[in-house]
Amino acid sequence: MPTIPTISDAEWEVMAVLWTTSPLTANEVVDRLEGRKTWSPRTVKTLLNRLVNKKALAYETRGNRYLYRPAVAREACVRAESRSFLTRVFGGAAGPAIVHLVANAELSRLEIAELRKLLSRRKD
Amino acid sequence: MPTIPTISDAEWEVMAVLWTTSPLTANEVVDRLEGRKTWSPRTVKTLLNRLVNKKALAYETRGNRYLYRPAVAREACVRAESRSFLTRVFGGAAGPAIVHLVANAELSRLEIAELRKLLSRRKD
DNA sequence: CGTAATACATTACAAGCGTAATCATTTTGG
DNA sequence: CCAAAATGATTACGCTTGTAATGTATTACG
Repeated sequence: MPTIPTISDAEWEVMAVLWTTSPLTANEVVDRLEGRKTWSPRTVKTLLNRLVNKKALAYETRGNRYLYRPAVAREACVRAESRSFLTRVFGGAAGPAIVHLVANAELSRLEIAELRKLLSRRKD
Repeated sequence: MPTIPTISDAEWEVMAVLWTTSPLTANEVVDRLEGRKTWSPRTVKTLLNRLVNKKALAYETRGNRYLYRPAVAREACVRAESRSFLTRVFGGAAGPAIVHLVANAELSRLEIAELRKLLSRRKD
C-alpha cells in the first residue's frame, strides 16, 4: 500500500482543490484558492512544490507548464488524519470522539437521520 | 474566555497524564509515561517546561520541587482540536466527519446504543 | 561542612511549516 | 530578434516540534 505522506494544514487546502478538480495548472490552483486564502501566488507554488516532493501530488508537463493531480487518494489521507486525531486527542478511542462530535456539532435533521440509519445497520 | 494554547502531539501525552491525576511532580509524570513512551526524563522535563511557558500548565512549589497541574480544561482543548481537525480535513463539516468515523470505527454494541440515544434526543 | 545528587532553566539542533523573495530558464509580445 | 513576462526551482527566515544535553542552584548524605 502507498505510504501516506504527512500533509500540513496549508497543504490540505491545496490538496482539497486538486481532489475536487484535477489536473490543474499552478495558476488554476491559485485562482481556486482566491478569496478563501490570502496567500501570495508564490506561497501556493511553494506548497505545490513541497507536495510534489513528498509525493502527495504528481504532475505531467504541458508545454512549460505543469498539470498537477493528486498522487494519494483523499480517502486515504482522511483515514490517516482521523487516526492521528483519535490517537492524540482520545487515546485512540473512536466512541468518545464520536460522542463528543455529535454532542457539539450542528447537524441538520437530514444528517441526523443518515447517522441513525448508519448506526442501525451496524449491529455489531 | 481563556485562550487555548496550541498543544503538540508529544505535549498531549503529558497533558493527558495530568488531566487524569494532578498535581504531580515532574518525576511522577515521568513515571506515568514509562512504558508507553521511550522518552528520556529530560525530554519530559522539556515538555513540562514548554507547557508551563504556553500556560497550559501551572505549578506550585513544594520545597524545591514543582507540583504541576493543568491550567486549561481538557474539554476546552478537545473542542479546539476537534474544530481544527474538522476544518482541516472536512472543511468544517461535522456531518461527513462523523459519518466517516462511524463507518471506520470499531464500536461496541454499548457505544452504538449510546450514540443512537444521543441522536434521538437531538431532534433539532 | 563539603561534595554529590536533584531539580528546574537554558541552550542545542535538525526537520517541518508558514510565508515568501530571488534565480534561472523559457516563452511570447512588440 | 530582443526584452519583458511567466514558470518552475532554489533559497530564506523565523517559529514550532521532537528529542535531548548542559548549566546553575539547592538539598541532602557522609
